[in-house]
Amino acid sequence: MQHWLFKSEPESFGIEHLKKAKTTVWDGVRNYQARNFLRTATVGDLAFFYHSKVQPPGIAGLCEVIAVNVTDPTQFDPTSHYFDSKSSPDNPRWQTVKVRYVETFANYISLDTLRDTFSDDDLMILKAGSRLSVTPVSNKVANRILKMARA
DNA sequence: GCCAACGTTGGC
DNA sequence: GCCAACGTTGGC
Repeated sequence: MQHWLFKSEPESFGIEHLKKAKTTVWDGVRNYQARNFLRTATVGDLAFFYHSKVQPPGIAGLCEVIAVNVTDPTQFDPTSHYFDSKSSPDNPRWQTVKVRYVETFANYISLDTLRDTFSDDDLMILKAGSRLSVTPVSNKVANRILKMARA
């Protein structure tokens, strides 16, 4: 089992949306490095749900991977913002995972708090200019985050 | 809304 | 395979 950090803009899809929907296909990832991380995810992995483009940005909750190697359906939908004309059903470019809602944290963990607690070696998103929407989180760091979130 | 840091595209 | 131009991300 391994931990991840998934970014999303709550204006389009936040932890509250996931809570209501219960499960979702994590669609719209169109970055190869992020996709390659998603390809290595396994069922039972836990992902921190990070809210970006809000004030303050930070980790809002937790979800669990319940299916892997899911073909992102939006790549074939011409009406979707995530449509990819160069991808074909024979040879899909974009795989992702399906997740289920686990919890909304009692303590929202802001980016400032993450910076105070961890180094940029601990957490990839703390690296200057990091834009990856899917990043791995070590078990050690994940356990500390969980403690802070539930304290 | 700005803009730095990235990633991608496509002409050559 | 280089790299300029362009697009996007996301904190501020």
